[in-house]
Amino acid sequence: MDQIFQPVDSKVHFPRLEEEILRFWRERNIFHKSIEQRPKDRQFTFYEGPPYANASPGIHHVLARVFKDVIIRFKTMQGYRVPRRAGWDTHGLPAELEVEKQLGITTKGEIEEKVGIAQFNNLCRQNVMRYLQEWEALTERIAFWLDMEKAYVTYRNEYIESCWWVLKQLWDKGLIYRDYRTVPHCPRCGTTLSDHEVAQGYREDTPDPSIWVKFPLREEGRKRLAPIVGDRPTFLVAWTTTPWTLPGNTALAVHPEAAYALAQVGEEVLIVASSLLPFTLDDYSLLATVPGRQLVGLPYEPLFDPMSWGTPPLQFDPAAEGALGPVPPGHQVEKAHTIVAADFVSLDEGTGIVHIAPAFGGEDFQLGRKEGLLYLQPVDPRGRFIGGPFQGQFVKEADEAIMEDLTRRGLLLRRETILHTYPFCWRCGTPLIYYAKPSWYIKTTACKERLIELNRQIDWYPSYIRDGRFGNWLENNVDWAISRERFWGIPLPFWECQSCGHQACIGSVAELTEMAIERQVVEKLHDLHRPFVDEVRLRCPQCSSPMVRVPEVADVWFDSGAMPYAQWHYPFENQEEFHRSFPADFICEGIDQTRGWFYTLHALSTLLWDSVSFRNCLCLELILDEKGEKMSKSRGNVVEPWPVIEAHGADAMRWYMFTSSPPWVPRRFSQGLVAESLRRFLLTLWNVYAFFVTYANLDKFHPALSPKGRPSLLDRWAISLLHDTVAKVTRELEAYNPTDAGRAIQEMVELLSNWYVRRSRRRFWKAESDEDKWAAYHTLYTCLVTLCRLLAPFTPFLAEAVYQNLEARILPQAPESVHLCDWPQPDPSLIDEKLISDMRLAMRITSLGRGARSKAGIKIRQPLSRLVVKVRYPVEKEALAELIPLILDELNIKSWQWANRDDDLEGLATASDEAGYAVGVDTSLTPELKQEGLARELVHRVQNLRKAAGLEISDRIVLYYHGWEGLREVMATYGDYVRQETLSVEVVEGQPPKEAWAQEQQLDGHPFILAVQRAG
RNA sequence: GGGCGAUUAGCUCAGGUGGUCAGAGCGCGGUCCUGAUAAGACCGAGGUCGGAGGUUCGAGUCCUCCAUCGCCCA
Repeated sequence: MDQIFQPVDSKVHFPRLEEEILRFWRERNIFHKSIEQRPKDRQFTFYEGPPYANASPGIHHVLARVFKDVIIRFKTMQGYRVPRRAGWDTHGLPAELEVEKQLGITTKGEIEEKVGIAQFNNLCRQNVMRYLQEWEALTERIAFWLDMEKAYVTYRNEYIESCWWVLKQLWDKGLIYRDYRTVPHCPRCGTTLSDHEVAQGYREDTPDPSIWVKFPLREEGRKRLAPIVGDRPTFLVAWTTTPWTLPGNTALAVHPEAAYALAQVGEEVLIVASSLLPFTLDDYSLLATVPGRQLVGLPYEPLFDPMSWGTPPLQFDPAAEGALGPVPPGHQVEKAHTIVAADFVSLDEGTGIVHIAPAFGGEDFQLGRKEGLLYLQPVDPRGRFIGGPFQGQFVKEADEAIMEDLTRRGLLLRRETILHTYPFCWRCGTPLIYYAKPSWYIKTTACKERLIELNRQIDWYPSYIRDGRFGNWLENNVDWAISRERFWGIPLPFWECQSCGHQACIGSVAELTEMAIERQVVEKLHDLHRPFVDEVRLRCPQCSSPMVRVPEVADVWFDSGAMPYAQWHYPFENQEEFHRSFPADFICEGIDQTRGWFYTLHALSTLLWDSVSFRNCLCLELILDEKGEKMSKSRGNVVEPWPVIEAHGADAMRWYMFTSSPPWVPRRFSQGLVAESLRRFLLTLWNVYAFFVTYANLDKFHPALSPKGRPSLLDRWAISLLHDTVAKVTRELEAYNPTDAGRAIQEMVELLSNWYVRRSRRRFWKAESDEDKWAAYHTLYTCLVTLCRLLAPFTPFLAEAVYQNLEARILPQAPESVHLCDWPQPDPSLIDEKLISDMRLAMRITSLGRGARSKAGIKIRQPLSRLVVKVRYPVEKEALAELIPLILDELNIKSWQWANRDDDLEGLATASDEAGYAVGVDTSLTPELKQEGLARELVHRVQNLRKAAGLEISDRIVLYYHGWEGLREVMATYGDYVRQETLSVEVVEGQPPKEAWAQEQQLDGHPFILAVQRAG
C-alpha cells in the first residue's frame, strides 16, 4: 500500500531510533552543512572549555555538553554561523600524577633521576589523550555537535608558541615579575601544594613541641631600658611550635598598643605581654609595664648564626616594593634582629612576642617586606639544613637538637608538647613546611579596576554570579602565580643571564632562533617542551654571556585562558579567524570555573586587549545522585552516562537535564528520573505523532495537496497556543534559559495531547471527508512540524525522526534535516490570548464536571440530560458561551444552564473548587438516555473485541449479537451510530459463524454473545 | 570567620513587581476514560511554604535574626 507517511509504531525504542538518526547525520554530513549554510558575516562565537581526556567522561561532563549544545543549535537555527571547535586540555598535575602512579614513583627527584624528563613527558603525552576515543564517541552519541576533527590541543607546538606570544605581550607591558612568596611545600615531593591539596591533608591531634625561648637583649638595647632593668641580663620571651624555624629568625614582633611586663626572675629580667605573664612565668617580681611601641627598635642577639653556615643573606628592598635581593657585601640590614611592631601579634596565646622568620611564614614574609627585614633561608627545598651544627638534618628531626642546644645555653625557658591540627602531604604523608620561594607572577592587580569594570559588560546566568562569586573574586584579586616547578606544561619562555642576571622573554620560535647561541639547536627542536627547550641557550644582549631558561612551566590554567588566541596559533596564523571569533558570544561551564577558566580568560583578555573575552556565561552546578548526595567514586554512587543512554536514549537524558531544574541549581540524577521524563514527555509527543500518522495515512492527508478546511474554535486555540509557545521558547532561549523554554514546550505538548487531540478524535474518525476534518489535520500537522523545530535544539533525534517523516520525505523543497531549518517565527496575529485563558476555564469546568459524575458514580459513557455551571463573574459566562459545546461533548451531557442562585445546584451531583467555581449534573435517567448509554457501551465493547481479534483500525466488519432482546431495541434506534463507529458493513442478530471472533458478554445482568468478523 | 545559593506534600519541582498561590508531576489507595497513548481523568490520604520576630489592612512572596545543607573564599 502506498502510504504518504511511514507508519509509526507507538511502541518506539528510542536508543535504536537514535542510532539510525546518527547514521543519517553522518552519511549526509548534516553537522557541517548546518554551519556552512549560514553566512560568514553573521557569526555567533562559542568557546569550548577544554576538558581533560585522561579519564572517562562523567555525567557532569554530559550536563555541560548538552547545555552548550542546546544554545548553539538554537543560534544556528536562528541563522547564525556557529563554528565550534573542540579542545583538549593536556598539561599539568592531573596528567603528571597519573603517570607517576603508573611508574610507581612519588617524588620529583625520581622523575629527574630515574625516569628522565624526556621520557616522563613522553608518557604524559601518550597518557593524557588515552580516553579521547571515548570522549569523541560520547560527544557524538549525545548529539553534542562539535568539530572534533579540528580540535585544538594544548600540547601542540603551535599552541605553545601562541602562549609564548601572550606572555611576551605581558612581559613587554611590565606585567610579569618574579618574587618570593611563602607557600605550603612538601619537602619530600619537592613541590608546592595547592590550597586544595593542603586542605585534603590536615591531621588532627598532631604532637609538636611547644617552647618558650629567651632572646637576649643586646647591650645597647638593655641600656635604653636601664632605668628599669639596671644591669641585669634582659630577655625577650617568644613562643613557638616550630623550633627548626629559629635559625631563620630575623626579628621579633610586638603589638604596638599592648602592655608588656618587665619581670624579674632570679637575676634576669624577662619581657612578656602583661596579659600573658601569668601563663608564662610562675615566680617573678614585676618591675614595670611598658607599651609595645616603646620596645620597637631594640636590638637583640640572634640565637643562631646561619650566615656562618653558608646561608646567603637576603634583604627585602623597600626601594623596590619590598623585592627580595642579596645584601650587598659589607652592608648591614638596619632592622636585622630588632623588635618591630605588628598588628597581627596575638595576645590570646604565646607571650605577645612573636618570633619572625620570613623564610617560613606568610605573615612573617609580609612583615619582612613591609619592614625591609633581613631574610635567611637555612633550609633547602628538601627540608634539610644546608650547614652548621644541624647540617643535613630534616627540619622536624632537627627540632630536638635545637632544643637541646638552647637548653645547654640556658635560653629555653620552658618546653612542652601540644596536640594541634597540622597539614601533611596528601600523597606521601610528609609534614608540610611553609617555605618562601620564588615564583613568577602576572601583575593582574595592575588592572584590577578594569577587570571589575569589564565584568559589568558580561551577562552571567544566573545574574548574581556577576557581583557575587565572580565579582567578589575580582575584588580580592591578587597577582597570578603562573609558574610551577614541574615538567609537563608549557615551558615559561623566560631566559636569565648567568653572569649579569639580565632576564628576557621570548615571544616566538623565530625570536628564539634569532637569539640562540647555536641556531642549529633551535632548528632541530621538534618539541617545545622540556627538556628540549632547556637546551637552548641565548646570548645575553647586555653582556653577551649565555642565558639559560628558567626551570618552571606555566600554570595549566594559563593554557586554557589563552585558548582564544592559541587555538588559532595567533598571531602567527589565522589573524582573520581570530578577530572574527573574539570575544566569544557564549561560554558555558561549571560554576567552579569562576576561579579557573572564567577568570583566566577574563584576566588575559583584559590585560592584552582591555576587552572581555566572553559576553554571555552560563554557569552549571553540581550533579548529585538520587539522594541528593555528591557523586564520588569512593561513595560508589557515580551514575555513568552510557547505561542511561542505552536504556532510555540521549534525548531522554537531555530532556531531563534541561527541564528538571535550572542549570545553576544542583540537580539530582538517576536512571529512574530520566525514565520518568521519557514517559511523561517524549512518549506523549510520540503518541500524538503516531496518532496523526495513523489517521493521516487512512485519509490520505498530504500537507501540500489537501484542502485547508475551515478551522474550528479548537483549531484556532491550538494555533494560538502554538504561536504563544514559539514566542515563549524563543524568548527564554534568548535569555539562555533552556529550562523554562523546555517546560513551555512540555506544557504545549500536554495540552495538545490531553485536550486538542482528545477533543478532536472524532473529527479524525469521521468516515466522510469534510472541511472540518481537513482543518483538524492541518492544525495538528502544523503543531507537530513547528514543535519539531522548537525541539530540535533540545531533543535533536526525536525532532529529526518526526521531521523526516512529516516533511523531508514528502515535501521536495524541505531542507534535508530539521537541523538545517530556520527557527520558527511567532505570528502575534494568530495568538488569541483571551481564547487561551477562556479555554483554560473550560478545562477547569470540565474537570469539575468529571468530578461531579465521578461522585455520583455515573460513567462518562452514560449520557446525562443537564449540566449546571456556576462561574464567578458575568464576563466568564460570555467567555464560556462559545466553549460550552466542547464541555458538553467531553462530559457527554445534552443541555446546560447557568447557576444564578445557590439553590440552582440543589438536588444535583455537584463539585466545586476553592476558587468558587461549581458545577452540578442532573443524574436522572430517562429510558432514552439509558438506551443511548447502552449504545455507547456496546460500541465500546465492539471496539475492544476488534482489538482483541487483531483487526486493523480501518478493517470493515460484520457484527453479530445474540441472546438479549434489549439489544435489538438499541440497534433499532442507534444502529446507524453503532455501524458507523465500529465500521460494520452489516449487523446480524443471531449465532455468529465459527470463523467470527466471539465473546460472551454481560450488560445490566443480561448475558449475550458478541462477535466480529472481517468483512470480505 | 566572610560571601553566595538553597530550604514549599514521602520524592522531583512551579509559584513576575506581596492580595483565591497553597500548586503540578511521580509514588500510594479507590474509581473512571480510551480503536493514538508504555498514556490520560476524577476522588482520597499527605504541607503551620526550615524556625522566630518585624513591615503591612494583607507575606512562601519584603526586612532582620537564627537553624540546616551545598559551594566559594580566608
